[in-house]
Amino acid sequence: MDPVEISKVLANETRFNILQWLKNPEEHFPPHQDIDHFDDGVCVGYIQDKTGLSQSTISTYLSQMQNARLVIPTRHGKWTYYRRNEETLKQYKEALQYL
Amino acid sequence: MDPVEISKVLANETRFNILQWLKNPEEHFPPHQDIDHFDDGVCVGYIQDKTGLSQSTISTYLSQMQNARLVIPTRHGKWTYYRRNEETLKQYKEALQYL
DNA sequence: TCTAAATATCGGTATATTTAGATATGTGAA
DNA sequence: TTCACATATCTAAATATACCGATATTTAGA
Repeated sequence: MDPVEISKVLANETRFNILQWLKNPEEHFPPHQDIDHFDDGVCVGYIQDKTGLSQSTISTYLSQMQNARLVIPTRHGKWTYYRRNEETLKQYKEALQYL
Repeated sequence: MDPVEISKVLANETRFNILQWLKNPEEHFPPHQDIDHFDDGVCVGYIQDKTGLSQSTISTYLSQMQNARLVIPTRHGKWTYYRRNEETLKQYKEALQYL
């Protein structure tokens, strides 16, 4: 966990928002069609709709967040669901306490 | 205090380090010539020496950090001393707890 | 008031980031 | 196996950031 790398991800309003939305998906996204829970997070399309940015941009953002280990992807058929990686977030918050 | 703005400052290794060095100046910098304490922080020249970057770059970084209210400048004669703004840092850490 | 030291600002180049459209890849269903 | 849909990746343009050297500003002292 490199705090500077994590900070780069958080240094963008959209990515920052995505992380917050994923904290309480049921408050920010409609229910999925094929599954009735958010245990694996939210599909890319819903995140894209909420941001208003292009599909490729959101997919790129989610890849960056995955590289920084801030989110975890899970495939369900045609869809990829992204959820938060609470372990990394915990480490980051912990590290920043000493800043 | 805008957490995305703060994150942009922290998204650079040098700026991140400067903030940490300023937490314990006596451990990271030599004593100043004209004053015998670090109550107002550290002069620009010492910070520049420690980073190895150019004078203009460091001055610009410190301005950015000041704009984000992460540091507070104080003039002492020819020198400008920079110290941390603990209030902003506290607010940022607090906000991140809810991330 | 002239000079020199410390810092700030300006202008420029190289690199990185943001963002989109086009295209590729993976997957379920017909 | 082919089609349509969801997502990922590639390419590229616009903008932002990382730096530097040169110059401007501020200030103490001669």
